[in-house]
Amino acid sequence: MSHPEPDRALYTISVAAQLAGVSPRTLRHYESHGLLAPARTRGGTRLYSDNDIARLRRVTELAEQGVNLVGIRRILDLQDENTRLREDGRGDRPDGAVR
DNA sequence: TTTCTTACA
DNA sequence: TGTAAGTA
Repeated sequence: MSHPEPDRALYTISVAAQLAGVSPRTLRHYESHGLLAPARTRGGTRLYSDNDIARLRRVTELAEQGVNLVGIRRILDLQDENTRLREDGRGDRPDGAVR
């Protein structure tokens, strides 16, 4: 009962592109630079999850702010690592100590 | 028709 | 980033 969530929606590249306001070409470009890693069908078609869409939104937002792809990748990796650490369950450090 | 990769401008 | 070729 950890997650009552129904099936997570998946989108094709054209739908994901519309949701993010960019072209499929741009999505493939982002992926080639390690900014995105959508799942694939057996035939190779990309399947974007809600998480991918959320990540994609962070990408477009940073891009609008003038951050280049290398910078965006680093920021996203750091954000995700930070989120991962928080969700690690050991986030209760009484005195705020780290490690 | 859509998507995929590769590639050119 | 847009477009094209040749596939699947």
